[in-house]
Amino acid sequence: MSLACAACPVRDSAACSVLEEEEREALARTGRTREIKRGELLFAAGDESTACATLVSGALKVSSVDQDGVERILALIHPAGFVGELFAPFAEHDVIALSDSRVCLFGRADLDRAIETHPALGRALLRRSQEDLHESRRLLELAGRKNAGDRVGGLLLALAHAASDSPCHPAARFDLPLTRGEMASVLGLTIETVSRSLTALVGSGAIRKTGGRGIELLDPARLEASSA
Amino acid sequence: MSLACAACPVRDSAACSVLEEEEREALARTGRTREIKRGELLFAAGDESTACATLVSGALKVSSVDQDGVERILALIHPAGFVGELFAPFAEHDVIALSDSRVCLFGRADLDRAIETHPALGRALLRRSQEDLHESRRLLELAGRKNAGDRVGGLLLALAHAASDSPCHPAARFDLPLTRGEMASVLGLTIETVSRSLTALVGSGAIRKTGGRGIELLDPARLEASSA
DNA sequence: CGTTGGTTTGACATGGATCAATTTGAGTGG
DNA sequence: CCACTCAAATTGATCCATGTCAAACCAACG
Repeated sequence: MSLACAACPVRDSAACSVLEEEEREALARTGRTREIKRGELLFAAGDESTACATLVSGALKVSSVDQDGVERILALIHPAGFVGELFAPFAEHDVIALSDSRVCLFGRADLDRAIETHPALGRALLRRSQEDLHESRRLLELAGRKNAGDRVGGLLLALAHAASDSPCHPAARFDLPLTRGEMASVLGLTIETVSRSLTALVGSGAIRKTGGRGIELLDPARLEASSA
Repeated sequence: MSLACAACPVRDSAACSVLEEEEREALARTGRTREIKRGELLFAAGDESTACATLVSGALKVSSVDQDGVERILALIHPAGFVGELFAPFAEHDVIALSDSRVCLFGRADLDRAIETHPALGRALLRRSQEDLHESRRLLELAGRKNAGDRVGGLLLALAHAASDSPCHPAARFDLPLTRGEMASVLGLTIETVSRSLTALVGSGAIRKTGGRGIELLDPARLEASSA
């Protein structure tokens, strides 16, 4: 399927938004969209890196599997996010869909050419890369907290921010995009500990569970630095 | 002090190495070098971000202090590395010298202008930013390992790689650039646990301590995935 | 020497991992 | 609409690795 930028939900926030209309059209002709089902692999660690992608809708995870077969989630990708190796010859990590997703795929060569001819695109990708770096460091802080409860609280807050339309306020109510196992894998905990921490947070009145995946933040301040 | 690129030890590896001679001279005129003593602060979290820096010699850490006053090291910067916010208005984290260091400082405005006029510089910074991102994710994997011994082993290996001139082989013998406390802060452990893990690694014959800061890798393979 | 900062070692307590069993919820087919 | 199935989530009981507290050690340096 070829690209339909006009109707793209991230046309104003993805890296390609810095391009002029005709430049975008040119790039669009070289790319294509792809649907990915939950759990499906977009890129595999070690694969030759021949393509990059912008996430249009859904959510992705960047993960690796450590020596004893336990998955470790290294990054969460939200719509308008960019994944893929721009320089390294091989993919470093797996990229997998957390939920049914849609991406825009670009060949490395085409993308290189586009960056070459449109410096603004390069700058946009640089900006995004720096944001990814900050995000990664935030995750490092999060996963390094001492109490399991603090980690889970921090993750909830981060997910609430990601789910919010407003960039600076967390959503008061949102659906968890992650299973307990995935939350555990992000935080370096076990499923059981995540579950227990959540029930503790409910018990302390900081959050409430609404329906299956729903979470309501009752006391966001408490989550910031809770010894709950 | 103004810049003396001709004698710069990282003139072929830092981001500015992609510039032509005269372009580099122009950028150099806007920048200046600065000496930083061990423990000194280069940038402080929350400061208005008015400058960026390339590390010429020494080593830096990017760190933050969590709610209970414990420092968390989020990244290690080696010579030719780049630090500073290119886009965010405020610095996110502290940047501190791990050892006596020398940096090249560039004003944000000057750097923006240089990127604007020399797209190759933007691409070089993009490449570096992606490498930093990989580095950060590697750290995330490292700090997420389950056994303290594995984490310490992995860190030793990473430091050995950084200390090596060859890009793909770890140095067989090198000096630790970090105190026990700093290693603990990178790995999310305590000083005592790091110390105990090291003596365990010595006991198992994987490494040897030579002199004060010296480490000799006897069995690098063991460090990769050691249950030591 | 004595002081100081970093390191090592020991004893003990505890938070989270592990193992195991039960409950919940979302399909799926009758 | 109900019964069945399967994956995910919760809860409980136990154990161990690492945190915590405390003391001794060591090398550098005045």
